[in-house]
Amino acid sequence: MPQGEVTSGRRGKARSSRSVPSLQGLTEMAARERAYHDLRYRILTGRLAPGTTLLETELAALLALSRTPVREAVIKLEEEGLVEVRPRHGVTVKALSLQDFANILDVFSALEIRAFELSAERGLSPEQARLLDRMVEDMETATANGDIARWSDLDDEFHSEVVALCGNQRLQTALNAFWAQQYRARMMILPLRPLPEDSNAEHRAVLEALKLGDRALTRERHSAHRDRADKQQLALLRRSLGSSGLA
Amino acid sequence: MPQGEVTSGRRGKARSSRSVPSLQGLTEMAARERAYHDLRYRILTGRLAPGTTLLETELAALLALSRTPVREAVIKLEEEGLVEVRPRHGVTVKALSLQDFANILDVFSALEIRAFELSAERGLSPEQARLLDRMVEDMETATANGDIARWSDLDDEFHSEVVALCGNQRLQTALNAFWAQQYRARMMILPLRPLPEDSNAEHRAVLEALKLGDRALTRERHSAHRDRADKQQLALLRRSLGSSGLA
DNA sequence: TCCCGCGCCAATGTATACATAAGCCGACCG
DNA sequence: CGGTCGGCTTATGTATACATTGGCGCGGGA
Repeated sequence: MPQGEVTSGRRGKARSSRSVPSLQGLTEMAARERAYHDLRYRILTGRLAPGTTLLETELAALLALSRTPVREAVIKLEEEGLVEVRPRHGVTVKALSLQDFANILDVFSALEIRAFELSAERGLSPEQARLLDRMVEDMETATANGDIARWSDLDDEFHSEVVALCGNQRLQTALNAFWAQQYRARMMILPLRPLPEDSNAEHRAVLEALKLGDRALTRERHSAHRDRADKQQLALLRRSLGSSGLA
Repeated sequence: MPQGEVTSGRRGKARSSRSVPSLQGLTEMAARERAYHDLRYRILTGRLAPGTTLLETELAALLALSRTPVREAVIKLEEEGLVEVRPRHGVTVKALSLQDFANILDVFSALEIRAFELSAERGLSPEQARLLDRMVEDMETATANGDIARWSDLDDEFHSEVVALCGNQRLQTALNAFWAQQYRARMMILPLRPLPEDSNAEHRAVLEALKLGDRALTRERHSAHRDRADKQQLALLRRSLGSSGLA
């Protein structure tokens, strides 16, 4: 659970709340934070492959820290479900089975749908509506250009932006934790994805419902979107690996 | 996030997964676990009132431990949203505003509804159906006897039992975390609750849908149940305290 | 050759020591 | 008299030291 960037500004903008990329200020960070972000980054990007097992000592050496902050970081990662700690055997990067991934998507979708509902209920300001409109357009452009990676980023941003409007900080926090877990698998199947024509249409429909402030309609449409998208992702994953753990 | 009791048996029975009461084996437990459970217990039961602030040193003294395991426990409690750590000011038991409570219920309900859906999809075995039937009957008996406390316990068990059938461990874990948070407020308003005639009828309806294995129907009915129950709880809370933090 | 049991080693869990830096109070200056 | 600057105190964050316990391998016996 990554807490808010620096100090106050909880509710505020916090544009790109989902944080994998780049680890900008990796240095000059508190040791525990550094360990947490660094390890999380390595896991999400696959630099620490699932199944990898390291001793606390090794992790500490790897990060040039003592065991104390590393342990604390590991506790957080364990709560997030990214690693498993087996008392005499070190910490292992969890491998996600297809079943695990399905479970994660289930939780993630349930939460995200609720977040969308709440956002609909609160209503969009004109600027928010415009911003989201632009995002949908950008996604369509990316699709037209066949730029799936860019589309995927925008998709993330779109969902994340709507979630940010829901006004429930706890919901956002929970979503972030589960988002991290699905991210790994998402990246795996990226190149396999077909052009997301369906998603684009669904996004438009959902955004329409959001603009109307119609909670029930938003739920219905976003629910449909997630169901289809989740099923598609699972199918791709199943294809891309037998059904074993994934790298 | 309390991990599974001892070792394996993840999927298994795990009857009363929700654990506040009694702290049976408080002694002879690992220090970190002890600290975690002990503090959690004190917070949930109100022995550590919201707003209470203690230094790490004081907590350590309180539990007769060194700071290390206490810190680790505190990290977990912070992730769970039960305490707040302000670097030079100690750890504070979070006070729940009405808004916080509403947020918690929102997340909790979203997750629980999904869990019920999944359970419906998987279907109930005859024994499971019978067990749940008996629980509903017991609740009705408790209502008839005006024993609200017992009813509340059974209600918890009923929900928890259905959730346990959903087959998604991550979902269960997330639910447990949020369950802890709503528990505090639940206990506060217990004496104010009217006899839960509505809930009993709704339970029957939901159970009926579960037995049919009808996912959509289950979602609809349980969703209705949660909406009404949540609104009622919020109303009671609002009545019972202005709108400030709660003890 | 296979199985059982003992003993060593090392990884973790806990305690403690130490450095850092933030808050607070007092004093001094305007 | 009020405000601000500076130093002290102390809570935290990190490192390290220490004890425990469980795993694993080796040896002996069947």
